[in-house]
Amino acid sequence: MSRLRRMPRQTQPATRPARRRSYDQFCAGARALDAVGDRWTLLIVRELLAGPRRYTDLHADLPGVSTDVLASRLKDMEKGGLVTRRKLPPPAAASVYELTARGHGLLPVLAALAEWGAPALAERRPTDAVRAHWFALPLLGALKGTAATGVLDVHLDEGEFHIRTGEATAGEPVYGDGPAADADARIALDAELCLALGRGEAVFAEAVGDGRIEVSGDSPLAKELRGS
Amino acid sequence: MSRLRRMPRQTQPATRPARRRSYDQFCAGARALDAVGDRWTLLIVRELLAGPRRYTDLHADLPGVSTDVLASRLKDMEKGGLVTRRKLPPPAAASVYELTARGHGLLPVLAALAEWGAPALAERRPTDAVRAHWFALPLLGALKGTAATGVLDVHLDEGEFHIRTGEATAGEPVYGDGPAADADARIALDAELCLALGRGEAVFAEAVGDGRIEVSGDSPLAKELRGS
DNA sequence: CGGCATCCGTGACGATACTG
DNA sequence: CAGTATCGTCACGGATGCCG
Repeated sequence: MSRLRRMPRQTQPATRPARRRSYDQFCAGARALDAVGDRWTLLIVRELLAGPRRYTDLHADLPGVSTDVLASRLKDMEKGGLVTRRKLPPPAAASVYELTARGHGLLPVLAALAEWGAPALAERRPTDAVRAHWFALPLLGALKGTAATGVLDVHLDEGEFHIRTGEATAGEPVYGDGPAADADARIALDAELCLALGRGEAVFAEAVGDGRIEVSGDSPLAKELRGS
Repeated sequence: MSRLRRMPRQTQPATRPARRRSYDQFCAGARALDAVGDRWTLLIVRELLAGPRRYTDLHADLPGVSTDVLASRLKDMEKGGLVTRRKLPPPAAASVYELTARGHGLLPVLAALAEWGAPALAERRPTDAVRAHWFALPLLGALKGTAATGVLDVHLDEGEFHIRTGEATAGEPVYGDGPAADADARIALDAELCLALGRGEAVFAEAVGDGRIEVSGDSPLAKELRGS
Protein backbone atom coordinates (compact mmCIF):
# COMPACT_ATOMS: atom_id res chain seq x y z
CA MET A 1 0.00 0.00 0.00
CA SER A 2 2.71 2.36 0.96
CA ARG A 3 4.38 2.33 -2.38
CA LEU A 4 2.53 5.37 -3.68
CA ARG A 5 0.56 3.58 -6.25
CA ARG A 6 2.29 4.25 -9.54
CA MET A 7 2.33 7.77 -10.85
CA PRO A 8 -0.92 8.13 -12.72
CA ARG A 9 0.61 8.48 -16.09
CA GLN A 10 2.09 11.91 -15.94
CA THR A 11 3.49 11.51 -19.41
CA GLN A 12 0.28 10.74 -21.14
CA PRO A 13 0.74 9.13 -24.53
CA ALA A 14 -0.71 12.35 -25.95
CA THR A 15 1.04 11.69 -29.20
CA ARG A 16 -1.04 9.09 -30.92
CA PRO A 17 0.73 9.72 -34.18
CA ALA A 18 -1.92 7.94 -36.17
CA ARG A 19 0.60 5.25 -37.04
CA ARG A 20 -1.01 1.93 -37.65
CA ARG A 21 1.51 -0.10 -35.75
CA SER A 22 4.45 -0.23 -38.07
CA TYR A 23 7.70 -1.96 -37.20
CA ASP A 24 9.51 1.23 -38.19
CA GLN A 25 12.58 -0.51 -39.52
CA PHE A 26 14.52 0.36 -42.64
CA CYS A 27 14.42 -3.21 -43.87
CA ALA A 28 12.60 -4.58 -46.87
CA GLY A 29 11.29 -7.58 -44.97
CA ALA A 30 9.94 -5.45 -42.17
CA ARG A 31 8.31 -3.13 -44.68
CA ALA A 32 6.66 -6.10 -46.33
CA LEU A 33 5.38 -7.32 -42.99
CA ASP A 34 4.01 -3.85 -42.31
CA ALA A 35 1.88 -4.35 -45.39
CA VAL A 36 0.93 -8.01 -45.22
CA GLY A 37 1.92 -9.15 -41.74
CA ASP A 38 -1.48 -8.76 -40.16
CA ARG A 39 -3.49 -11.81 -39.38
CA TRP A 40 -5.50 -13.11 -42.37
CA THR A 41 -3.98 -10.73 -44.90
CA LEU A 42 -1.81 -13.28 -46.69
CA LEU A 43 -4.60 -15.82 -46.67
CA ILE A 44 -6.87 -13.28 -48.35
CA VAL A 45 -4.17 -12.85 -50.96
CA ARG A 46 -4.03 -16.61 -51.39
CA GLU A 47 -7.76 -16.66 -52.06
CA LEU A 48 -7.57 -13.83 -54.55
CA LEU A 49 -4.70 -15.48 -56.39
CA ALA A 50 -7.34 -17.92 -57.61
CA GLY A 51 -9.26 -15.08 -59.21
CA PRO A 52 -11.69 -12.31 -58.31
CA ARG A 53 -13.93 -13.00 -55.34
CA ARG A 54 -16.96 -11.48 -53.72
CA TYR A 55 -17.00 -10.60 -50.08
CA THR A 56 -19.24 -13.48 -49.19
CA ASP A 57 -17.12 -15.98 -51.07
CA LEU A 58 -14.05 -14.81 -49.22
CA HIS A 59 -15.87 -15.10 -45.95
CA ALA A 60 -16.99 -18.60 -46.82
CA ASP A 61 -13.52 -19.79 -47.85
CA LEU A 62 -11.80 -18.34 -44.81
CA PRO A 63 -13.52 -20.09 -41.94
CA GLY A 64 -12.83 -18.32 -38.70
CA VAL A 65 -12.41 -14.80 -39.96
CA SER A 66 -14.98 -12.43 -38.56
CA THR A 67 -16.91 -10.11 -40.80
CA ASP A 68 -15.45 -6.93 -39.43
CA VAL A 69 -11.88 -8.14 -39.66
CA LEU A 70 -12.41 -9.24 -43.23
CA ALA A 71 -13.92 -5.89 -44.13
CA SER A 72 -11.14 -4.06 -42.37
CA ARG A 73 -8.42 -6.07 -44.09
CA LEU A 74 -9.94 -5.53 -47.49
CA LYS A 75 -10.08 -1.82 -46.84
CA ASP A 76 -6.45 -1.75 -45.73
CA MET A 77 -5.39 -3.82 -48.70
CA GLU A 78 -7.26 -1.53 -51.05
CA LYS A 79 -5.58 1.47 -49.47
CA GLY A 80 -2.25 -0.31 -49.73
CA GLY A 81 -2.70 -0.99 -53.41
CA LEU A 82 -2.96 -4.75 -53.08
CA VAL A 83 -6.53 -5.18 -54.24
CA THR A 84 -9.11 -3.26 -56.20
CA ARG A 85 -12.84 -3.34 -55.98
CA ARG A 86 -14.79 -3.69 -59.15
CA LYS A 87 -18.51 -3.51 -59.73
CA LEU A 88 -19.85 -6.34 -61.78
CA PRO A 89 -22.11 -5.49 -64.76
CA PRO A 90 -25.81 -4.94 -63.91
CA PRO A 91 -27.12 -8.53 -64.12
CA ALA A 92 -25.15 -9.39 -61.02
CA ALA A 93 -25.30 -6.30 -58.88
CA ALA A 94 -22.36 -7.31 -56.80
CA SER A 95 -18.79 -6.17 -56.49
CA VAL A 96 -15.71 -8.30 -56.52
CA TYR A 97 -12.25 -7.88 -55.11
CA GLU A 98 -9.27 -8.67 -57.23
CA LEU A 99 -5.55 -8.43 -56.89
CA THR A 100 -3.56 -5.63 -58.44
CA ALA A 101 -0.24 -6.43 -60.07
CA ARG A 102 1.40 -5.49 -56.82
CA GLY A 103 -0.80 -7.90 -54.93
CA HIS A 104 -0.20 -10.64 -57.43
CA GLY A 105 3.48 -10.12 -56.83
CA LEU A 106 3.04 -11.82 -53.50
CA LEU A 107 2.82 -15.21 -55.19
CA PRO A 108 6.50 -15.97 -54.58
CA VAL A 109 6.03 -15.13 -50.92
CA LEU A 110 3.16 -17.56 -50.61
CA ALA A 111 5.07 -20.13 -52.61
CA ALA A 112 8.02 -19.87 -50.25
CA LEU A 113 5.77 -20.08 -47.22
CA ALA A 114 3.96 -23.06 -48.69
CA GLU A 115 7.17 -24.88 -49.46
CA TRP A 116 8.41 -24.32 -45.95
CA GLY A 117 5.09 -25.32 -44.42
CA ALA A 118 4.61 -28.40 -46.57
CA PRO A 119 5.97 -30.87 -44.00
CA ALA A 120 3.25 -29.75 -41.62
CA LEU A 121 0.67 -31.25 -43.95
CA ALA A 122 1.77 -34.72 -42.96
CA GLU A 123 -1.08 -34.81 -40.52
CA ARG A 124 -4.55 -33.87 -41.61
CA ARG A 125 -6.52 -32.79 -38.60
CA PRO A 126 -10.24 -33.39 -38.52
CA THR A 127 -10.86 -29.71 -37.84
CA ASP A 128 -8.98 -28.61 -40.96
CA ALA A 129 -10.86 -26.82 -43.68
CA VAL A 130 -9.96 -27.72 -47.26
CA ARG A 131 -10.48 -26.03 -50.62
CA ALA A 132 -9.43 -27.41 -53.95
CA HIS A 133 -7.52 -24.37 -55.16
CA TRP A 134 -5.23 -24.52 -52.14
CA PHE A 135 -3.50 -27.33 -54.00
CA ALA A 136 -2.80 -25.22 -57.05
CA LEU A 137 0.31 -23.63 -55.60
CA PRO A 138 2.22 -26.90 -55.07
CA LEU A 139 1.22 -28.04 -58.53
CA LEU A 140 2.57 -24.87 -60.12
CA GLY A 141 6.01 -25.77 -58.89
CA ALA A 142 5.76 -29.26 -60.30
CA LEU A 143 4.67 -27.99 -63.70
CA LYS A 144 7.55 -25.58 -63.92
CA GLY A 145 9.74 -28.58 -64.58
CA THR A 146 7.79 -29.37 -67.71
CA ALA A 147 7.46 -27.30 -70.85
CA ALA A 148 3.71 -27.47 -70.62
CA THR A 149 1.90 -24.52 -72.15
CA GLY A 150 -1.78 -23.87 -72.23
CA VAL A 151 -4.82 -24.14 -70.01
CA LEU A 152 -5.12 -27.13 -67.75
CA ASP A 153 -8.14 -28.18 -65.73
CA VAL A 154 -7.29 -30.02 -62.55
CA HIS A 155 -9.79 -32.29 -60.89
CA LEU A 156 -9.43 -33.36 -57.26
CA ASP A 157 -11.87 -35.04 -54.96
CA GLU A 158 -12.03 -31.74 -53.14
CA GLY A 159 -13.02 -29.77 -56.22
CA GLU A 160 -11.68 -28.36 -59.43
CA PHE A 161 -9.39 -25.55 -60.52
CA HIS A 162 -7.38 -24.59 -63.57
CA ILE A 163 -3.88 -23.44 -64.35
CA ARG A 164 -2.74 -21.19 -67.18
CA THR A 165 0.85 -21.31 -68.32
CA GLY A 166 2.75 -19.96 -71.27
CA GLU A 167 2.93 -16.65 -73.05
CA ALA A 168 -0.67 -15.68 -72.42
CA THR A 169 0.17 -15.03 -68.80
CA ALA A 170 3.40 -13.15 -69.42
CA GLY A 171 5.59 -15.90 -68.05
CA GLU A 172 4.04 -15.99 -64.62
CA PRO A 173 1.63 -18.90 -64.30
CA VAL A 174 -1.78 -18.08 -62.92
CA TYR A 175 -4.59 -20.22 -61.73
CA GLY A 176 -8.25 -19.92 -60.96
CA ASP A 177 -11.05 -21.62 -59.17
CA GLY A 178 -13.33 -24.02 -61.00
CA PRO A 179 -12.87 -25.38 -64.53
CA ALA A 180 -11.77 -23.10 -67.37
CA ALA A 181 -14.02 -22.50 -70.36
CA ASP A 182 -11.08 -22.81 -72.73
CA ALA A 183 -9.22 -25.73 -71.19
CA ASP A 184 -6.76 -27.57 -73.45
CA ALA A 185 -6.48 -30.61 -71.23
CA ARG A 186 -7.70 -31.99 -67.99
CA ILE A 187 -6.05 -34.08 -65.33
CA ALA A 188 -7.53 -35.94 -62.39
CA LEU A 189 -5.51 -36.92 -59.35
CA ASP A 190 -5.82 -36.92 -55.63
CA ALA A 191 -4.72 -34.23 -53.24
CA GLU A 192 -2.06 -36.35 -51.63
CA LEU A 193 -0.29 -36.83 -54.93
CA CYS A 194 -0.64 -33.13 -55.63
CA LEU A 195 1.32 -32.40 -52.47
CA ALA A 196 3.92 -35.05 -53.24
CA LEU A 197 4.47 -33.46 -56.65
CA GLY A 198 4.93 -30.12 -54.99
CA ARG A 199 7.49 -31.55 -52.58
CA GLY A 200 9.34 -33.15 -55.46
CA GLU A 201 8.71 -36.59 -54.03
CA ALA A 202 6.75 -37.63 -57.08
CA VAL A 203 7.42 -37.02 -60.75
CA PHE A 204 4.62 -35.99 -63.03
CA ALA A 205 5.53 -38.30 -65.91
CA GLU A 206 5.89 -41.32 -63.64
CA ALA A 207 2.58 -40.68 -61.96
CA VAL A 208 0.95 -40.50 -65.38
CA GLY A 209 2.69 -43.72 -66.30
CA ASP A 210 1.30 -45.73 -63.41
CA GLY A 211 -2.16 -44.23 -63.66
CA ARG A 212 -2.19 -42.07 -60.59
CA ILE A 213 -2.80 -39.10 -62.87
CA GLU A 214 -5.46 -39.44 -65.53
CA VAL A 215 -4.97 -37.12 -68.46
CA SER A 216 -7.84 -36.42 -70.87
CA GLY A 217 -8.00 -34.37 -74.04
CA ASP A 218 -6.16 -34.56 -77.33
CA SER A 219 -4.60 -31.13 -77.55
CA PRO A 220 -0.82 -30.77 -77.80
CA LEU A 221 -0.80 -30.03 -74.08
CA ALA A 222 -2.61 -33.25 -73.27
CA LYS A 223 -0.29 -35.20 -75.49
CA GLU A 224 2.73 -33.73 -73.89
CA LEU A 225 1.48 -34.42 -70.38
CA ARG A 226 0.84 -38.00 -71.36
CA GLY A 227 4.35 -38.19 -72.75
CA SER A 228 2.93 -38.41 -76.30
CA MET B 1 -34.14 -1.13 -24.08
CA SER B 2 -36.93 -3.46 -24.93
CA ARG B 3 -34.77 -5.76 -26.96
CA LEU B 4 -34.02 -8.09 -24.10
CA ARG B 5 -30.39 -7.30 -23.80
CA ARG B 6 -28.59 -10.09 -25.52
CA MET B 7 -28.79 -13.56 -24.12
CA PRO B 8 -26.09 -13.62 -21.50
CA ARG B 9 -23.95 -16.10 -23.27
CA GLN B 10 -25.94 -19.24 -22.78
CA THR B 11 -23.42 -21.14 -24.85
CA GLN B 12 -20.45 -20.24 -22.82
CA PRO B 13 -17.18 -20.76 -24.67
CA ALA B 14 -16.58 -23.40 -22.03
CA THR B 15 -14.38 -25.17 -24.50
CA ARG B 16 -11.17 -23.19 -24.44
CA PRO B 17 -9.42 -26.08 -26.14
CA ALA B 18 -6.00 -24.69 -25.39
CA ARG B 19 -5.51 -24.10 -29.10
CA ARG B 20 -3.19 -21.23 -29.76
CA ARG B 21 -5.23 -19.65 -32.48
CA SER B 22 -4.55 -21.78 -35.51
CA TYR B 23 -6.08 -21.11 -38.88
CA ASP B 24 -7.09 -24.76 -39.02
CA GLN B 25 -6.70 -25.10 -42.74
CA PHE B 26 -5.23 -27.99 -44.66
CA CYS B 27 -2.95 -25.69 -46.63
CA ALA B 28 0.81 -25.45 -46.49
CA GLY B 29 0.79 -21.68 -46.45
CA ALA B 30 -1.70 -21.53 -43.61
CA ARG B 31 0.33 -24.09 -41.68
CA ALA B 32 3.42 -21.96 -42.15
CA LEU B 33 1.57 -18.90 -40.91
CA ASP B 34 0.41 -20.88 -37.90
CA ALA B 35 4.08 -21.26 -37.03
CA VAL B 36 5.57 -17.93 -38.04
CA GLY B 37 2.61 -15.64 -38.64
CA ASP B 38 2.62 -14.03 -35.24
CA ARG B 39 3.85 -10.50 -34.89
CA TRP B 40 7.65 -10.28 -34.52
CA THR B 41 8.33 -13.95 -35.20
CA LEU B 42 9.76 -13.54 -38.69
CA LEU B 43 11.81 -10.56 -37.59
CA ILE B 44 13.32 -12.65 -34.82
CA VAL B 45 14.21 -15.20 -37.46
CA ARG B 46 15.79 -12.46 -39.54
CA GLU B 47 17.96 -11.49 -36.58
CA LEU B 48 19.00 -15.05 -35.90
CA LEU B 49 19.87 -15.61 -39.55
CA ALA B 50 22.85 -13.37 -38.81
CA GLY B 51 24.07 -15.77 -36.15
CA PRO B 52 23.37 -16.74 -32.53
CA ARG B 53 22.04 -13.97 -30.33
CA ARG B 54 21.48 -13.36 -26.67
CA TYR B 55 18.13 -12.27 -25.37
CA THR B 56 19.34 -8.79 -24.68
CA ASP B 57 20.84 -8.39 -28.14
CA LEU B 58 17.58 -9.45 -29.71
CA HIS B 59 15.72 -6.99 -27.57
CA ALA B 60 18.13 -4.23 -28.56
CA ASP B 61 17.93 -4.94 -32.29
CA LEU B 62 14.17 -5.19 -32.35
CA PRO B 63 13.07 -1.80 -31.12
CA GLY B 64 9.44 -1.84 -30.10
CA VAL B 65 9.12 -5.42 -29.03
CA SER B 66 8.19 -5.75 -25.40
CA THR B 67 10.12 -8.03 -23.11
CA ASP B 68 7.29 -10.42 -22.46
CA VAL B 69 6.39 -10.79 -26.11
CA LEU B 70 10.00 -11.49 -27.00
CA ALA B 71 10.27 -14.10 -24.27
CA SER B 72 6.99 -15.64 -25.30
CA ARG B 73 7.94 -15.79 -28.99
CA LEU B 74 11.26 -17.38 -28.21
CA LYS B 75 9.52 -19.96 -26.12
CA ASP B 76 7.01 -20.70 -28.87
CA MET B 77 9.77 -20.88 -31.45
CA GLU B 78 11.75 -23.25 -29.30
CA LYS B 79 8.71 -25.42 -28.86
CA GLY B 80 8.08 -25.25 -32.59
CA GLY B 81 11.60 -26.38 -33.38
CA LEU B 82 12.71 -23.12 -34.96
CA VAL B 83 15.35 -22.15 -32.43
CA THR B 84 17.43 -23.80 -29.76
CA ARG B 85 18.90 -22.36 -26.62
CA ARG B 86 22.52 -23.00 -25.89
CA LYS B 87 24.52 -22.18 -22.80
CA LEU B 88 27.77 -20.44 -23.52
CA PRO B 89 30.95 -21.80 -21.89
CA PRO B 90 31.59 -20.54 -18.34
CA PRO B 91 33.53 -17.34 -19.07
CA ALA B 92 30.39 -15.78 -20.45
CA ALA B 93 27.63 -17.15 -18.30
CA ALA B 94 24.95 -16.32 -20.78
CA SER B 95 22.83 -18.33 -23.15
CA VAL B 96 22.25 -17.68 -26.79
CA TYR B 97 19.44 -18.49 -29.14
CA GLU B 98 20.22 -19.90 -32.53
CA LEU B 99 18.26 -21.19 -35.46
CA THR B 100 17.77 -24.86 -36.09
CA ALA B 101 17.99 -26.15 -39.64
CA ARG B 102 14.24 -25.85 -39.82
CA GLY B 103 14.43 -22.25 -38.73
CA HIS B 104 17.19 -21.50 -41.16
CA GLY B 105 14.94 -22.87 -43.87
CA LEU B 106 12.90 -19.72 -43.57
CA LEU B 107 15.57 -17.78 -45.45
CA PRO B 108 13.73 -18.12 -48.78
CA VAL B 109 10.58 -16.81 -47.13
CA LEU B 110 12.37 -13.74 -45.86
CA ALA B 111 14.09 -13.31 -49.19
CA ALA B 112 10.77 -13.36 -51.01
CA LEU B 113 9.28 -10.92 -48.53
CA ALA B 114 12.28 -8.65 -48.82
CA GLU B 115 12.18 -8.67 -52.59
CA TRP B 116 8.52 -7.79 -52.56
CA GLY B 117 8.99 -5.11 -49.93
CA ALA B 118 12.05 -3.55 -51.54
CA PRO B 119 10.14 -0.77 -53.32
CA ALA B 120 8.93 0.45 -49.94
CA LEU B 121 12.50 1.35 -49.05
CA ALA B 122 12.37 4.25 -51.46
CA GLU B 123 11.57 6.49 -48.55
CA ARG B 124 13.64 6.35 -45.41
CA ARG B 125 11.61 7.66 -42.53
CA PRO B 126 13.33 9.43 -39.67
CA THR B 127 11.78 7.02 -37.19
CA ASP B 128 13.22 3.98 -38.96
CA ALA B 129 15.70 1.83 -37.11
CA VAL B 130 18.62 0.48 -39.12
CA ARG B 131 21.09 -2.37 -38.61
CA ALA B 132 23.90 -3.28 -40.94
CA HIS B 133 23.08 -6.95 -41.31
CA TRP B 134 19.62 -6.12 -42.61
CA PHE B 135 21.37 -5.36 -45.87
CA ALA B 136 22.91 -8.80 -46.13
CA LEU B 137 19.83 -10.40 -47.63
CA PRO B 138 19.68 -8.14 -50.72
CA LEU B 139 23.37 -8.64 -51.24
CA LEU B 140 23.04 -12.41 -51.17
CA GLY B 141 20.85 -12.22 -54.22
CA ALA B 142 23.34 -10.05 -56.06
CA LEU B 143 26.21 -12.39 -55.28
CA LYS B 144 24.33 -15.40 -56.58
CA GLY B 145 24.96 -14.04 -60.05
CA THR B 146 28.70 -14.30 -59.53
CA ALA B 147 30.78 -17.39 -58.98
CA ALA B 148 32.24 -15.89 -55.83
CA THR B 149 33.32 -18.41 -53.24
CA GLY B 150 34.77 -17.74 -49.83
CA VAL B 151 34.28 -15.39 -46.91
CA LEU B 152 33.52 -11.77 -47.62
CA ASP B 153 33.49 -8.91 -45.13
CA VAL B 154 31.08 -6.15 -46.01
CA HIS B 155 31.53 -2.67 -44.64
CA LEU B 156 28.68 -0.16 -44.64
CA ASP B 157 28.37 3.16 -42.89
CA GLU B 158 25.79 1.47 -40.71
CA GLY B 159 28.16 -1.29 -39.61
CA GLU B 160 29.77 -4.48 -40.77
CA PHE B 161 28.75 -8.05 -41.57
CA HIS B 162 30.14 -10.98 -43.50
CA ILE B 163 28.91 -13.47 -46.04
CA ARG B 164 30.03 -17.06 -46.56
CA THR B 165 29.49 -18.74 -49.89
CA GLY B 166 30.69 -21.91 -51.49
CA GLU B 167 30.97 -25.50 -50.46
CA ALA B 168 31.68 -24.74 -46.81
CA THR B 169 28.07 -23.77 -46.35
CA ALA B 170 26.59 -26.66 -48.28
CA GLY B 171 25.39 -24.53 -51.13
CA GLU B 172 23.23 -22.24 -49.07
CA PRO B 173 24.96 -18.94 -48.41
CA VAL B 174 24.99 -17.76 -44.83
CA TYR B 175 25.92 -14.51 -43.25
CA GLY B 176 26.72 -13.14 -39.85
CA ASP B 177 27.00 -9.94 -37.92
CA GLY B 178 30.33 -8.18 -37.63
CA PRO B 179 33.54 -9.01 -39.48
CA ALA B 180 34.70 -12.60 -39.94
CA ALA B 181 37.97 -13.81 -38.47
CA ASP B 182 38.78 -15.71 -41.65
CA ALA B 183 37.70 -13.23 -44.28
CA ASP B 184 39.15 -13.69 -47.76
CA ALA B 185 38.21 -10.25 -48.98
CA ARG B 186 36.46 -7.14 -47.89
CA ILE B 187 34.23 -4.70 -49.70
CA ALA B 188 33.05 -1.24 -48.71
CA LEU B 189 29.97 0.37 -50.19
CA ASP B 190 26.95 2.30 -49.04
CA ALA B 191 23.58 0.96 -48.10
CA GLU B 192 21.81 2.58 -51.00
CA LEU B 193 23.97 0.72 -53.47
CA CYS B 194 23.46 -2.47 -51.52
CA LEU B 195 19.73 -2.16 -52.09
CA ALA B 196 20.16 -1.31 -55.76
CA LEU B 197 22.24 -4.45 -56.21
CA GLY B 198 19.51 -6.45 -54.56
CA ARG B 199 16.89 -4.98 -56.86
CA GLY B 200 19.04 -5.74 -59.87
CA GLU B 201 19.28 -2.06 -60.73
CA ALA B 202 23.03 -2.06 -60.30
CA VAL B 203 25.62 -4.59 -61.40
CA PHE B 204 28.38 -5.60 -59.08
CA ALA B 205 31.16 -5.47 -61.65
CA GLU B 206 30.14 -2.05 -62.90
CA ALA B 207 29.94 -0.62 -59.42
CA VAL B 208 33.43 -1.91 -58.76
CA GLY B 209 34.54 -0.36 -61.99
CA ASP B 210 33.40 3.14 -61.16
CA GLY B 211 34.60 2.99 -57.59
CA ARG B 212 31.29 2.76 -55.77
CA ILE B 213 32.46 -0.53 -54.33
CA GLU B 214 35.94 -0.68 -52.89
CA VAL B 215 37.41 -4.16 -52.83
CA SER B 216 40.41 -4.93 -50.64
CA GLY B 217 42.46 -8.08 -50.21
CA ASP B 218 44.47 -10.19 -52.63
CA SER B 219 42.86 -13.57 -52.30
CA PRO B 220 41.33 -15.24 -55.35
CA LEU B 221 37.96 -14.03 -54.14
CA ALA B 222 39.13 -10.42 -54.02
CA LYS B 223 40.66 -10.73 -57.46
CA GLU B 224 37.51 -12.13 -58.89
CA LEU B 225 35.35 -9.44 -57.37
CA ARG B 226 37.65 -6.83 -58.85
CA GLY B 227 37.33 -8.55 -62.18
CA SER B 228 40.99 -9.59 -61.94
C1' DC C 1 23.38 -7.47 -15.48
C1' DG C 2 20.69 -10.89 -18.20
C1' DG C 3 16.31 -13.10 -18.42
C1' DC C 4 12.36 -13.05 -17.72
C1' DA C 5 7.34 -12.30 -14.79
C1' DT C 6 3.76 -9.13 -13.50
C1' DC C 7 0.63 -5.41 -13.98
C1' DC C 8 -1.89 -2.19 -16.62
C1' DG C 9 -3.99 0.43 -20.56
C1' DT C 10 -5.03 0.17 -25.41
C1' DG C 11 -6.09 -1.92 -29.41
C1' DA C 12 -6.82 -6.09 -32.30
C1' DC C 13 -9.61 -9.98 -32.76
C1' DG C 14 -13.84 -13.28 -32.83
C1' DA C 15 -18.78 -13.95 -32.46
C1' DT C 16 -23.16 -12.35 -33.04
C1' DA C 17 -26.82 -9.08 -34.15
C1' DC C 18 -28.43 -5.83 -37.04
C1' DT C 19 -29.10 -2.73 -41.22
C1' DG C 20 -29.20 -0.61 -46.14
C1' DC D 1 -25.54 -9.59 -50.18
C1' DA D 2 -22.28 -6.70 -48.02
C1' DG D 3 -21.05 -5.03 -44.79
C1' DT D 4 -21.58 -1.91 -39.85
C1' DA D 5 -22.47 -2.01 -34.70
C1' DT D 6 -21.63 -3.82 -30.42
C1' DC D 7 -19.36 -6.33 -27.05
C1' DG D 8 -16.33 -9.59 -24.57
C1' DT D 9 -11.68 -11.43 -24.68
C1' DC D 10 -7.07 -11.64 -25.57
C1' DA D 11 -2.71 -10.00 -27.53
C1' DC D 12 0.39 -6.31 -27.58
C1' DG D 13 3.42 -2.39 -25.83
C1' DG D 14 5.42 -0.08 -21.89
C1' DA D 15 7.01 0.13 -17.33
C1' DT D 16 8.62 -1.99 -13.44
C1' DG D 17 9.96 -5.78 -10.19
C1' DC D 18 12.21 -10.01 -9.08
C1' DC D 19 15.81 -13.39 -8.93
C1' DG D 20 19.93 -15.83 -9.95
